[in-house]
Amino acid sequence: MASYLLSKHYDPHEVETRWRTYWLNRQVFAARLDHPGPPYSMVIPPPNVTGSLHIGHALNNTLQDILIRWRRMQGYNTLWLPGTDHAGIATQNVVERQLLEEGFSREQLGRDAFIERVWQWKRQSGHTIIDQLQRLGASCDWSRLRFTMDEGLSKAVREVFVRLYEDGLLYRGERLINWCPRCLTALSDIEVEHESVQGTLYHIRYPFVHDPAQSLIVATTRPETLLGDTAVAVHPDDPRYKSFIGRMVHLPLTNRTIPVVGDAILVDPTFGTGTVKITPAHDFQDFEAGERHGLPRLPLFDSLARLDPACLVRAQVEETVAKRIASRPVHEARTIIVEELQARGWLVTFEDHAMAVGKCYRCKTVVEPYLSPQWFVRIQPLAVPAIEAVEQRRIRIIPEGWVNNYLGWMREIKDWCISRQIWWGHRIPAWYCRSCHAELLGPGFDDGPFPHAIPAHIQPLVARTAPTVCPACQGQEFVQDPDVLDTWFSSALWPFSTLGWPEETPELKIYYPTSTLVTGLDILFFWVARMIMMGLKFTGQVPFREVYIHALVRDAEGQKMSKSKGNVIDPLTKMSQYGTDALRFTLASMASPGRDIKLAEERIEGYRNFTNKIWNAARFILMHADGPTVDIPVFERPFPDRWILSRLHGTIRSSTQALEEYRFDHAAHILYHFTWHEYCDWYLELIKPALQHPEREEAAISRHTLFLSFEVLQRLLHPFMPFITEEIWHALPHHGETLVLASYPIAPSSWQAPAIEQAFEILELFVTTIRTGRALLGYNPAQTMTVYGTATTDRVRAILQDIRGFIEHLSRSTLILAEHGDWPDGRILHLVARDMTVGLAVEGTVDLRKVLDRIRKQMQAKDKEAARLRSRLSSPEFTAKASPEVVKESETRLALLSQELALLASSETQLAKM
RNA sequence: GGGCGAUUAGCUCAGUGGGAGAGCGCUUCCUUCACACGGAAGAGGCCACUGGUUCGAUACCAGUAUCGCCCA
Repeated sequence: MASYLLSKHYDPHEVETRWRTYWLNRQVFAARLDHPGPPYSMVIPPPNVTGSLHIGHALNNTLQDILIRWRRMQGYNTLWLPGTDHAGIATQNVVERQLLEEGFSREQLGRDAFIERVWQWKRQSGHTIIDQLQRLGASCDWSRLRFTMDEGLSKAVREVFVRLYEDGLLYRGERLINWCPRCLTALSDIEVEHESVQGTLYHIRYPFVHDPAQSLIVATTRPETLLGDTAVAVHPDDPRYKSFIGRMVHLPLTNRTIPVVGDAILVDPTFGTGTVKITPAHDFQDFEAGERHGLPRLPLFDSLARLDPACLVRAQVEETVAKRIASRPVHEARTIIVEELQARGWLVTFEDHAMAVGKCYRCKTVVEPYLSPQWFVRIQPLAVPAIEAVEQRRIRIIPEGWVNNYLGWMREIKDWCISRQIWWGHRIPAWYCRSCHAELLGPGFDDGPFPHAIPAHIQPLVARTAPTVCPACQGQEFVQDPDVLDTWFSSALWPFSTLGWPEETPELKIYYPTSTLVTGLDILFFWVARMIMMGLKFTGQVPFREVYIHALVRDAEGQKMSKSKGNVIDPLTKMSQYGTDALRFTLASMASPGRDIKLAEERIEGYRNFTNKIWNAARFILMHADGPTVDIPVFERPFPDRWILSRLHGTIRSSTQALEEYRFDHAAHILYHFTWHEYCDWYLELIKPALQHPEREEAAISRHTLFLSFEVLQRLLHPFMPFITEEIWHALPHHGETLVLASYPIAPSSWQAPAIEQAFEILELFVTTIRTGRALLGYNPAQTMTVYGTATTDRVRAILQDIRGFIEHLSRSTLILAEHGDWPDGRILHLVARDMTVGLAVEGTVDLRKVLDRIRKQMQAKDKEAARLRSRLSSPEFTAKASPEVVKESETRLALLSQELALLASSETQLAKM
């Protein structure tokens, strides 16, 4: 026990390491299938295997840990399943960069060797974030750690892919997709981030074939794609242009002519010139317009978003132009095209124009709409049940504000492009027969330039394992689809694939559907929505019953944290500086729903001070640990004990209630306030006199309450601050091996004592008034002084009499309770608190102006309020229409105010005489 | 352009149809035997603006302004 008395300051490092090791070695977080309690389960949002803990992870996992520790202590059969995500593009990028430093490309290494390199990397570095989560105190069942590319999970991926295909929910086709020319892969719509930039709107003349003197002026922000135009569109009702529909125009800088079409969807007659070009191979809206009008698609770019010479030939671009732009990147080609247009007089004018560009969410490269064969999930049939599940509240989204966001997106969801032209990931379980397509997939295919795109028309064989015989031609040689699946495809299965699906495991039976999913808003569509769709489709059940969506953590100025801005708050650094518990408590206390967290370092420091306060309360208690304890019924205990137990009762109830409502912020504030401002500021002070005399029975009783209440408090605080509470708990009388498995406090109703709480309020007010008087008179706080006191009611007078000893102790005074008339004559300062009056002897030279100022200010404020109440009460409308309770309350308050005012007035007169 | 949210003390944020709150910061006093990472006492706010509903609005409704987020 002596070690607890050593340090005035809590030192988190040693404590955290010791308990983390203890918990992990004894596997106290492990789920037990035979646990008798009702199940409560969560799956972790798997962080990227390449990742390291950032403040968002810290928040996310702190909140999950609070929930699971709380439920575990409540006796639930808990499982919090951890794991990581293979993060296809991100991980491939990391390893590729390493390779480049060694001087080779992944193509040089070859696919299999490259994948082996990634696995090697994963074995070496993939545990970083897991270690960091453990440092945070995350109480996951680490024996069940999963990785999206584990064999079991990969099997689930193949199973889902095949079943979706068999159900007609997968298709492969040549479509326009978002292409990242740096990652060299397709992206799904939501992997593109839109950014507003200042662009230019060019007005370009397209002369008519039938009369080159006449022309249409087309407005576009992307003049370089003009070479791929296959039509020009006007609004069919636009009187300026509708007569031209069906005519042909000459396409500038090419030897092609293209038709004018009428399209009410594509064309907004009020925008630009009311005439737009249609480039089906380079714009999503144009692609659809092309479908509507049966237009050909003329792609211009290669996979690196450079002008492809072969395409330029196909598009019949004039040779001089083609030469200048061949193999140039898009932005260079744009300048050249504008020059050429200008030189030939086709450019009419140009103007500034705000436009949006799409960027790759991984590498921020500008993405290009790109025509290529890809796999898609036909999403509508999956979205409908996922919409219903939320509408019918089978899945609750908290805060509810996000429900509409979810529903809105789901109702307009588009088919999901799931193929990626990278190597690291789940290879698509589709094969193509070499002998059926000998000319395309012959031996030369494998050595062709990357990416090896298999033409869209070739029929795939989709199967759980590689086929052996082609059903069409009996051929036995196959090419596996070179693409891998979007990482989110496997993440979408996470809640059930991690529990063993497609096997019918006991884990799946017990822990699925999971109880709560805790995640950030940024992956609502990426992940949450897709889990709901896949969960419903493949298990017939929702994957989780509640989704708690937490905020984004920003810096103190409200800026998004980013490495380039240099405003990143590193949780690991903060944990070292202030302690893990302090960081956790900070994050929890700031987690107000639907609101971003602006995190300032001072807040963490403030909660570090809180951990220190708890630490010192423990030191104090342990200093008084020696001596017997006596357990007597609560209602027989001394006033401070009854009061703190009653307050503890309220605190248990309100903080538990807050957790049930996911109000982590409320729960944290309730516990903070109780611990610091009730337990430490008042309770510990109140019992000090009793503890000064350890031999008395009073001390033994209070010692019992002291240990009891502080032990309960550790259990209450444990989900928020697991380390310090475990440490202190072990030093207190307790039952059990670890606080992790102790029971969460339930408030016994016998602790409730409303009358005692009212008496305490009187005590607090009375003591505070004396202290205020001391400060006003400038008395030394250490000096004991004589104080007079009385109240206007018998009830309060009786209470003051009962708690007199406590008042004297807390105010360092000798209290004489007597009627005003019995107070000594002369220099007595009267201070008023509600219906009580405190009298302090004025000694020595005291500046009474300060005191008078204060009293007059008080009178002014109370006068103002009394006037307000009087005018309210004199209004017949108020007394007639307001509820009787409100009227009564106003009357009572006015009466009290009048009383106070009278006391203040007499105090003022009396003071003025001095 | 569409949708959502915010606007309350110097800062960060709770909050409620009827007496304006917390934490941090600030001021003054205090190193008394748990804690100066502390204690005590204070100062500080037309609850963004304009209307409406109501006996009564910081709160409910509408509009305006500013800021932020998501989607197009």
